[in-house]
Amino acid sequence: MNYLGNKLRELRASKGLLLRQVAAYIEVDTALVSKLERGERKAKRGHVEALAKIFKVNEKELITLWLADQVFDLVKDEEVANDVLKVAESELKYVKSSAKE
Amino acid sequence: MNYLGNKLRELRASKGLLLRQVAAYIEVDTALVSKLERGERKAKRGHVEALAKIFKVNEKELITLWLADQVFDLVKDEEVANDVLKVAESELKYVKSSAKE
DNA sequence: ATTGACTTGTCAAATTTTGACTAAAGTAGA
DNA sequence: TCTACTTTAGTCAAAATTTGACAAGTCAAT
Repeated sequence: MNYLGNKLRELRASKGLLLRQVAAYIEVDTALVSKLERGERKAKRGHVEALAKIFKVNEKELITLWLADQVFDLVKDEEVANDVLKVAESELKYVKSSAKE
Repeated sequence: MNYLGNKLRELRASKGLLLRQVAAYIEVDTALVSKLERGERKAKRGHVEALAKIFKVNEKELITLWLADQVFDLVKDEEVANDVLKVAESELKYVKSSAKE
């Protein structure tokens, strides 16, 4: 339920960096980075992008996790959660079949 | 991209109701109902519930569309949109396999 | 006890959402 | 056309949510 945060913490560990170093790099408070990693706060897109840079990973990969966590939050307590994803998928297919708009 | 709104308009038409009548029932301004139907404003859960009642349809059905539209909005402009849904699905599976939390 | 890494709590500021209100635009009948 | 009525568009203040710094706290190692 916090795929992005887990990933960020993994990455940071693998580089042997401290919260404070990551925080300095993305120009936020150390406490905020801690919260992002633990999913207590939602990152902004800009944060995710900066983090992808510092960790030298594909930005899309992190953005995907970032969005997935948000989608998850939206439906996690719903019994219709799976149906929701199905319908959303069909909406996506619909627009991508380039029915304009 | 506005499955709920379209559905609401269909339902209203099928019952031969005016915006003003629906609005009175759910106790909001007529203009708001118009906007909900056209997806210009996001309904609140309570609105969706009330609308399910007035139209005598399964509440879950409308809630599903309501949530799906929100998920769609979140990912519609993302190239990773489909991946996002996949990951979200896996997050869902993970929690439902009752790994606690 | 001190130091350093991380976490937690708080809060004001900033941003976003909300929905009524008003006015405009569209529609149909006389 | 005139008129009555439905629907849509624009505006805006109030309400709700988000944001992130700051300060204080915990914890581990020394």
